Amino acid sequence: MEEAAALLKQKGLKVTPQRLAILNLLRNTKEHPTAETIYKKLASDFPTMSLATVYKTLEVLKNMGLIQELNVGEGSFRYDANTNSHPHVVCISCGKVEDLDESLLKDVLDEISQHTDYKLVEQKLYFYGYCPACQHKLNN
Amino acid sequence: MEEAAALLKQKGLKVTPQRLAILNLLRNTKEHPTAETIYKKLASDFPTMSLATVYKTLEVLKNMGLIQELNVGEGSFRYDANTNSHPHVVCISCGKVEDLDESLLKDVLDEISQHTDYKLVEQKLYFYGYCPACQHKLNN
DNA sequence: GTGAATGCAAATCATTTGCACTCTT
DNA sequence: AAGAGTGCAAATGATTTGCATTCAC
Repeated sequence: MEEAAALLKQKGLKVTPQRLAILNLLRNTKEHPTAETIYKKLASDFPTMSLATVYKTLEVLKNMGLIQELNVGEGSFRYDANTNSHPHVVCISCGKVEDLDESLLKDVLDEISQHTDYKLVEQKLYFYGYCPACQHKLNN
Repeated sequence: MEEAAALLKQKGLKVTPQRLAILNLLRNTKEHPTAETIYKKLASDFPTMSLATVYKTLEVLKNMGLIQELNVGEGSFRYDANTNSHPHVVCISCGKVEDLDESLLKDVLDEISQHTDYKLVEQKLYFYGYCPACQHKLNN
């Protein structure tokens, strides 16, 4: 696991405390937070940081390939420091978003490629259902 | 192909000219238009119709299961009168969005189900690449 | 006639932008 | 010192909401 600071430098980006905080937060969570969520989580450590900075930073990190943007069908984007193309599962009861293993993609992609005349370069796969915890709740 | 009017009635909805126009437009296109696009296309026939009505109507039709909402990762939603869960391909050059065959889903779903403890009920699969026309353009 | 649907304008929400100021390099 | 990055406030764009009017039933 490389240092966030090193990653920023490699990309020729200035290493600011805000960027470090945002990148590290994303690298240490599995929650796929939105810009708003990131902003709130960092508010205590960076009381002067503005939401605009969060958005600008996310934009930069995305363009540099350090994070990816998800759109699960809500009104807003979520962010993921795992930049491998991997499927996601969304719990339609509690809203949680989890990763699925990247390896599941290979076969899918092969099959789709054979059935379209598009030259595919990327994909976003979202599955919706009930997470184990919510399945329990609903059965009571 | 059932009549749009009949579909609305079946769902207990009042049959208004605006609803008919919107539903028919969606049922007769493969373009996956946004609310804005729908509004513009109908502007000549319904000069007094407001964008708010388009949004309200889309909301109702979606809730009744007569159309589905797509989110290809743009800033806005697109709508599709094909309510079967089917994958979509997006051309990253011209922005076109096309349907893929529903049958491609079965295997995908089976495989994913085996690898997650979520109880899946739905999915949204978006593939991104270059459509045949754009492949040509780019090769010149 | 009655309640649901429409149309307008105002409101909201996520995201973006402009610009002066402040840091990293 | 120079330019990139930040923070604020204002702008934008998509979508939603409130409410009076109109229309489908």
